[in-house]
Amino acid sequence: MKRKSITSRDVAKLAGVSQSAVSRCFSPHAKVSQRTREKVMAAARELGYRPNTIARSLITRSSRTIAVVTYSLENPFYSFVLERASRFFQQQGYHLLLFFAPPNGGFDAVLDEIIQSQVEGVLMLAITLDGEQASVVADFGIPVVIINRTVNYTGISQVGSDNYAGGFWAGSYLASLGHRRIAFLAGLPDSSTNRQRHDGFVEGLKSQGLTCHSLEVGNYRYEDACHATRRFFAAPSPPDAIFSANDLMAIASMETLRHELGLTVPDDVSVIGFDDMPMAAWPSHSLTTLKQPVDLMIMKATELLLEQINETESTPQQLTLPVTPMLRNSTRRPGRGGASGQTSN
Amino acid sequence: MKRKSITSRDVAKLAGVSQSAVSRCFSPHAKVSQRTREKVMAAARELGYRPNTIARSLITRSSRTIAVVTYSLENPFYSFVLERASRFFQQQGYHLLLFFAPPNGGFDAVLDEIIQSQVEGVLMLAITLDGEQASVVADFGIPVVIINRTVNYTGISQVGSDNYAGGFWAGSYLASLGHRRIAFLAGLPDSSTNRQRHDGFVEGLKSQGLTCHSLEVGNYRYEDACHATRRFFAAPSPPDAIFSANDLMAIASMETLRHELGLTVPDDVSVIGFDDMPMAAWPSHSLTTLKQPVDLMIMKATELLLEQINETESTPQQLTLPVTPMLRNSTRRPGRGGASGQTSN
DNA sequence: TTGAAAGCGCTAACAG
DNA sequence: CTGTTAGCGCTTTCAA
Repeated sequence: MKRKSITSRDVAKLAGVSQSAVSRCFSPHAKVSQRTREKVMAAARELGYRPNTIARSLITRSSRTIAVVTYSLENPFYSFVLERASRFFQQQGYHLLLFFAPPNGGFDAVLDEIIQSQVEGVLMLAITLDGEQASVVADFGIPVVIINRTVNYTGISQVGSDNYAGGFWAGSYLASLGHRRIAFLAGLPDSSTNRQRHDGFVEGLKSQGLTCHSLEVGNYRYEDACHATRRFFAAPSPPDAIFSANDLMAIASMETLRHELGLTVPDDVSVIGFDDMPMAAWPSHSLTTLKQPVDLMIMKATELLLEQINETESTPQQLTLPVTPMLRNSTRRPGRGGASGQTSN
Repeated sequence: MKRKSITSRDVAKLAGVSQSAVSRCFSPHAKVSQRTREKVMAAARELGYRPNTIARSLITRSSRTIAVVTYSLENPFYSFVLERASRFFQQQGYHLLLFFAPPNGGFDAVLDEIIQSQVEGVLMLAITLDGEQASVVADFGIPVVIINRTVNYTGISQVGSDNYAGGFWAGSYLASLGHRRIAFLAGLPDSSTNRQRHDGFVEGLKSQGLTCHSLEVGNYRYEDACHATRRFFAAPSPPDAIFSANDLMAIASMETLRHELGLTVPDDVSVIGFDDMPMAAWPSHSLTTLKQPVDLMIMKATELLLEQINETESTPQQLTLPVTPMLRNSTRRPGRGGASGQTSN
């Protein structure tokens, strides 16, 4: 099934013009006479000619390709971001190379592939990289924008939301509701998002004279969060409120609480998530959460990347966008105060 | 931010060898002496040299790239398939070019981009194309595999599941449960999956002496399915069971039924979905559905594509894989029979 | 084993 | 406006 590869030369021969005339006909800013263009187009159609993008890229030194790297699509928040950002770039005439970060290490190899593939920019979704990895790409002169993760390296643009403030709100709000045994359901322990949300949370609790009651790790994943929840409630003193580092885990937690542990949300346990993915608003879940301004994040990230690609010496930026508490029904109504009833499993 | 582009020639100069020697050092099956290899590698490291994939592709005429085309990632079923298939190809050393089908037409342009981008194969997720579109790609000699959609063209490999049988089961099973007003919540009306599931469903009902009570279109989308559900129950004689053409719509329907229309599932209305995406098993939904053998589908599709890429004259295949009913709690228990209680909105 | 030379298919000066 | 000419960075014969 090897295609015979019709080249511009073949078309030129058939049309009775030079090869460069053919090339011009397929370039946007061409200056070709009507007559030649017609002859060329006719010949091209007859032969089924398509310009070879690879050859074009080689000479123009522009691949019009952007790499998108992502950690996983299990979380619908990220498939949403991926789709939106991809459609945007596609509309701008870019191709998208998709890379998944390998589950256990080997990310350096992916970084290498990206560099070799001559992409003009890299969009990273929730990718944690260390300073060295970051500098490898940046030193190569490829613009990089990271969405929803922070790296300690100013050479790379970063778009995120105010995880600390969100965590702070969650902690203080749960305390203000009268909860006293407030737990943290952690995401990937090494991720900046997890750290920042956790730190804010702890400070928020502290502002109300509380400390973090307990912590379990859910790695931002559904199944892991179910297990973490079971662990919380197998303990002698289970929490009466949970702040989860993302929505997916928060929902996992509620599912486990309600349908496996026989507890009621929010009467027995209040739950707060983070992201506000579409599903969080579904009535079954009705999850109180911190809304990340996803549209704005995508807009800023794509804008930033395009800017760095097009403008020489545009400086990388670190953006922290505000989050918004979305009060729904996974948390108690305010004003009732007091201690919560306890139900053991 | 233009990278200065270190070429193999630069490395050669520094290492004091010929340019082709450098090339050989970066080719898998090279025959290079230990001494030259060391010199070259040292020079390469010093300069930060990376072979240019584009130039390599041009000369080897193999891009080691596969295009993945998808309609939307709103449905987690497809983000799951995308992730799994992508990881597989990535592991096999392929790059993935991601394309989204534009919402309203303009798919021909995307097809054109794909052809021009010199990919070695195309994986289409739930993409509906007509015979002409199909033949354009196939005539170009690019292997194509379509997952979860059927096109009337044998030149293209197609991997799907037995939509008709699934529909048939849903129709006859709901009837056997005693339901008499059984409706169809349709996906994209023009899609083969929707047609096949619908046809099977109608036959399944017929086998029990019933006809389709009513039909609304949800376009495989959450919001549309919510509206469709409202329309079902605004009618003078609402259904007492719904077969939804996919899980996402089935869940949308249940959300609307339970939390907006005040109805109970399965007591007032039974609901059956299609796909068995992970979320369908979450206890809140506990959706009875038809499981598509997603792992097998991915395996077969990737296998088929690789085979067609590597083996000249491997013939395209059309695979129909079996679906499995997953009985959960969105349908009544069997054996109760009888008419259902009716609740108006 | 290594280097020289010939392109892959295309764009981009440069003359005409 | 058109054709000629020179490469883009690499792989791959072919001699040495």
